[in-house]
Amino acid sequence: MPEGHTIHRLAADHSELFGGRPVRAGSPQGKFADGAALIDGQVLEHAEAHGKHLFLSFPPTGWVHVHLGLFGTYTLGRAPAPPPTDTVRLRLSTEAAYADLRGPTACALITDDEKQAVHDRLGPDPLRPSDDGDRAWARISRSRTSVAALLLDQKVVAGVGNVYRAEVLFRHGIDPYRAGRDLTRAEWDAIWADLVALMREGVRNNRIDTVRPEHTPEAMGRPPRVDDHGGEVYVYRRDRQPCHICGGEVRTAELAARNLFWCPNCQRR
DNA sequence: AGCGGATGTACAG
DNA sequence: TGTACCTCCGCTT
Repeated sequence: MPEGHTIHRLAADHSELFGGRPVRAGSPQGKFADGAALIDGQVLEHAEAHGKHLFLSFPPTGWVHVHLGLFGTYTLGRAPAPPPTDTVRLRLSTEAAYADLRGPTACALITDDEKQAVHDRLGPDPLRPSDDGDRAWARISRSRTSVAALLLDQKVVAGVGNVYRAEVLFRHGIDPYRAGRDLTRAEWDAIWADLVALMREGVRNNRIDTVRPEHTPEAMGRPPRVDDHGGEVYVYRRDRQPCHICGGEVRTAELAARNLFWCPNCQRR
């Protein structure tokens, strides 16, 4: 389940496994049968990500646009591919590799113009090398909305999800309910730079790790942590557990229908 | 077997 | 603000 780092990793993996090669395409589940038939046998020229959106180019047909949403998953692997199950929306395969897409919010063939329209409604992405945080700051610095809500707004920053939001605010000691316009420029610049570093590491490791070396269980003399989403984090889904730094209780609350996690003692207004 | 959630978004009103 | 949608997994019975 995906934040932006997952999608950038998928783009890189698609390039490696399928780039420049003709691929077979099919939709066992059926909802993308027409699109799959159109790209079947064509060469995947290029794969790229912007925020949580994945784009696969099959010129001259167009782009396959994928958004995993909350439940979507990809399974990529080397041949032999397992028998496709009836929930696979799209399988791409070659003699050597396969990619199965299940449960996406979006999987559609789109034109160049439609792709551009997606880019146009997304904010800067910490994982796109030419993007920077200035456009985001222009909105944040004028907004009465909480910084927690702004970080999840893909028009403000593209690719941040519920885990990176909680963790980056913790790492910078910022109360999630603070208004965007009450952040300082220096605070935002530090947050942006941290997102770039954390999310690049997320692409590399294909998981989210945010705990600094000096706060790991070993360094703090705590028992090793068992973590059900695969990474080391400070506050995400750790409600009612002790904060790794101050020992106070991590809190949770609902904000815009998403669960927010923070340490009221370490994160200040 | 059946439920409630989950790293997300879009649309209705 | 609420609801619908897509799938899987872990918990409860």
